Amino acid sequence: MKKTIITFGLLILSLLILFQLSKYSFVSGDLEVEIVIAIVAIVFFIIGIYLNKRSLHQDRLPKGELDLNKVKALDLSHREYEVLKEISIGLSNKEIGEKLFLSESTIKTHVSNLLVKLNAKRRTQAVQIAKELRII
Amino acid sequence: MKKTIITFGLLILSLLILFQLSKYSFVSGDLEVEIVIAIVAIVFFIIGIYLNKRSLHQDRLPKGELDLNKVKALDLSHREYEVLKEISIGLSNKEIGEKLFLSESTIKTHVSNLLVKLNAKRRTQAVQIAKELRII
DNA sequence: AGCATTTTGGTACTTTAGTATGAGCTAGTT
DNA sequence: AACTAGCTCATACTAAAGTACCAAAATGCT
Repeated sequence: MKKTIITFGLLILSLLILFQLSKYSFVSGDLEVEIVIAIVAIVFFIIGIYLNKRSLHQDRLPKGELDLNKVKALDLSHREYEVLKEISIGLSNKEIGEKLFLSESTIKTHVSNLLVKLNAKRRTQAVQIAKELRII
Repeated sequence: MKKTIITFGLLILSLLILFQLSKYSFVSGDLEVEIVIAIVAIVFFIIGIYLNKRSLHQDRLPKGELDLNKVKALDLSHREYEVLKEISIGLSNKEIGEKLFLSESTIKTHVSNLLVKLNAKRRTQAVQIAKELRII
């Protein structure tokens, strides 16, 4: 939001300066100069779009990316993390067991350890916390 | 995107008219053509960046928006929707009851109805479905 | 006012979730 | 080889979650 405002402010300021300075070409009436300016404008416009698309693309990646370093930081084991992801899609312990070819007991063990490590009381809370941490 | 362009076009047009009208009130100086070109380049560069940021931003917006019309479509009552939101932050029925000054029984009733309407078997699944529907 | 819906809450019950504890197995580390 | 950590599974238990059914207020609408 602040960035948008700043960008907008700078844009208006630039336009102010532009029109202030562009009187030169208006007054001179030099067609060739104006054509050159137009071409430069178009070229840099395209460059602006291109560069911005690249930089924004890089900015956006971390948003969708999972912060797997935090998984390690939380000391979550591979299986625990796996179970966590299944919980987040709404499966029961039994269903998770069937999906991962494990007994329900095993899942319960993983879930229990999971909750401690994530400092959650319930699986629903674990999902919430995990999403805040960008783990899932 | 189209709105942005139109808005922007109008803004530039306004500024054009403004500066055309106030042309004579400005001090005239003789500047090098190169400087004018450079400024034009910078300005359009910024315009390019700004427009592109805007269009990319709009692609991302629907991500955060809640589709409250779907709440009605699902026939979720106000209380049920409220309870759903509390579930999504990981609260137990008891905690939700305390938060909303209701008995646990009432919460259970709401949850039960909720699950039917969302076609979910568990509260975790309800959260998942609700998020897919952009309800919460 | 009358009707439908929502909200609230209860009882009784079944199912799922979660805890505690122990124990065997495997793979990597020292 | 001994050690550590992770994975697996079981039993026994407690705690939540969820279902079914019922019913009295409160609310909203015509």
